[in-house]
Amino acid sequence: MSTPKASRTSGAKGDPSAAGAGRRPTLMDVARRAGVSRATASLVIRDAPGPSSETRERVRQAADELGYRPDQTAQLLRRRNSRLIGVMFSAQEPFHADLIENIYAATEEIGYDVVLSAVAPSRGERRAVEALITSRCEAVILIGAREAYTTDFGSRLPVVEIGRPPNGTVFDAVHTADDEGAGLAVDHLVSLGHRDIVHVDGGERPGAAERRAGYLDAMRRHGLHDRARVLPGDYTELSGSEAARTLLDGGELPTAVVAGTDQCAIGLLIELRQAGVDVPGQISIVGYDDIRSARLAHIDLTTVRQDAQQLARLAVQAAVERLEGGLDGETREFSLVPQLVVRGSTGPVR
Amino acid sequence: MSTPKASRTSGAKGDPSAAGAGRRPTLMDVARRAGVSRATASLVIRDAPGPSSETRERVRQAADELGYRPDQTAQLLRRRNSRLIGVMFSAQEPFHADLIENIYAATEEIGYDVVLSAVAPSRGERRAVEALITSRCEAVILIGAREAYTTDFGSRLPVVEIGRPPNGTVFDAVHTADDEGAGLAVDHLVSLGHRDIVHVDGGERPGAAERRAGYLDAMRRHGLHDRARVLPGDYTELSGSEAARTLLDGGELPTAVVAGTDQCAIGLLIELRQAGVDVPGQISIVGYDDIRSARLAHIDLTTVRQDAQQLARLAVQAAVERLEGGLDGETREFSLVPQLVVRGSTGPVR
DNA sequence: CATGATGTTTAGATCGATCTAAAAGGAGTG
DNA sequence: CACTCCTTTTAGATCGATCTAAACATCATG
Repeated sequence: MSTPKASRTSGAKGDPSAAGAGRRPTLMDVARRAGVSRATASLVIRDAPGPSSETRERVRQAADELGYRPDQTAQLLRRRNSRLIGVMFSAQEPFHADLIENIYAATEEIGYDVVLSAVAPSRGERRAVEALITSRCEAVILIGAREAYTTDFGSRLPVVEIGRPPNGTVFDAVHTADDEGAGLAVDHLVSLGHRDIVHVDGGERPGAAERRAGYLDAMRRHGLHDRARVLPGDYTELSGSEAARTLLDGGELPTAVVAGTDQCAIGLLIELRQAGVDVPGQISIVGYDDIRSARLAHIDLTTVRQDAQQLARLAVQAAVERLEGGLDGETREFSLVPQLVVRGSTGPVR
Repeated sequence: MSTPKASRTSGAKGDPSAAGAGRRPTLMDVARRAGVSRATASLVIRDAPGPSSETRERVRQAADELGYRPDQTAQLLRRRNSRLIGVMFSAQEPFHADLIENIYAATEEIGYDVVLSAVAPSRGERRAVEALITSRCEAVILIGAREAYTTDFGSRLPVVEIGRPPNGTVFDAVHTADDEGAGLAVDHLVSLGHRDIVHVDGGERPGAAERRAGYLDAMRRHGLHDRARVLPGDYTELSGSEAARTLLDGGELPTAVVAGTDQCAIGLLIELRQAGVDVPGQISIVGYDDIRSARLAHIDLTTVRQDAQQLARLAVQAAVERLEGGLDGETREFSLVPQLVVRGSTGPVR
């Protein structure tokens, strides 16, 4: 039933060193304490030129003593630019987490701040994006967007999408050349002697169409067109394990699988091993993304690496350039070259 | 090398329907267009009593025509309360994602908004919390905090921790009775006939000490004190697979393992299966948390469920009550009762 | 007709910062 | 000493909303 049992523990008093009536200290308080004007205090706080080093010292000390923190809301309201970049992402996606970490790093370098807005079952993309707009973001980065966005807000502020090529939208796009990536996976497998290579795709997910096309192209290129086979999926671990069962039930196993994502590959891997299939002895598996857990020793997945750092950096850079150069430029597309990372889940065909 | 190849695509023009000089419309613009004062327009926009229905209509129409959206920053600055709740979390933790989804749902019901701030390798807890404070959150929820926080900001705004019992802090805490949870896991295994039960712990992580103590207590309770064995870990999948190798190298395997988290359990599971060990045939494994992927068919992990929805709901509720009731109350602790979920990773001892 | 009650509207202060333009202080120069 | 020049400091406007308190209009009541 999980009913909460509340128990009371040590009472807390806690009184800020400053005798102030619990009110959060403002710049005015700092200025008063340092014996200067609000304007001077402001200059010191944001390291602007003007104040003498002696004054600087006094103001800094006053700020420290009061535990002063600038009120971002007030700053935002007054400043010409908010220096905020909004990021929409999915809470459950490990690759999004990798990207977010790198976005934090990239924005920090250039003095921008990040506002996160998660997409969840109960919170659609539109909701998530609305929240970003109302919080004064100057630009928005959409990670793994699935819905189609039109100019209704794109014309007002720069939007950069990570993860899918521009599909009729008017925004900048940063993504990996997924067709090429899937091709790399197939090439690798063919070079190991594989000919029965199946692809588990991502349906409508961002980048899935390109990966599928890349797979089919590569199969054709190697004269294996008639052996190409695409199983439906949706990038998740669950869809990987389902694909595995489809394969197991289907009589003869292929000798290799190119999965739509690492998660899907992991689902495949675990399900197959559990059924007693030797990976990579009987079947080789290639993932896509190179998420953190793909690198773990017990998974040790051969995969197509998307460079999260570059993707993040370029997305941030594109957004900022657009902010500084105005919105009039043409939409741009950055397509990164994927890289094959060979680990232990692939091997020569028997 | 992953060098970006930029290619230009269709240019974008985009002009807001309103002919305004690109400036975002303000309440003043709406008021002017409707022929009323700013104050009246404000009342209409936020559905406050006062304006006649005729005026309401006129203002609403003007707002629509201009595409007016209230500026949250300005609202925040002026309003007495921001109705913002800050949430610190770790990007890479799946259970945190579950909590966040539920926090969104819980805050929405009561008209609060959420500000997220992620902890990452390059972004420590302090940084993450700083960001929340400066963005005017009225209260802060810390998910899985590891550092110790003192009164320096706790006395200024309500803080609720999810995931660990109050350890000398003065904040409210919402968590699962982890000692009891670990006990449930041991009880379950003992009832299946197991006696050699190992625990892979979480070191200093939130809740780890309690889970360890609960394990040891339960072992004692069952007269298995001398068989108790704790392997070091850190809640991650990696630490699970390392523990597995320690066990494999150590000669005779125990018949069951209680892992510190589901991720750790999954690491154990995969590593052991890969080494040809039958789970649950030769060894049973119990996880902790009941994250999404624990439920997947190919993992099918027996685990101790933490009720993410309840945790989230109580944390939000505690924060809001504190906001409304002032800060003078005693600190509270909500301890939820954990629940054992039996799935396929445990079975009778051979 | 004054008075009060009620309903609607508004001017002006305010939130906490930044920005602009001007004032104040001091040093150097003829 | 008057003048400019440079550095340092500051008053006051401003961002875009909300809030307070008062003004205004309308109508019923004694």
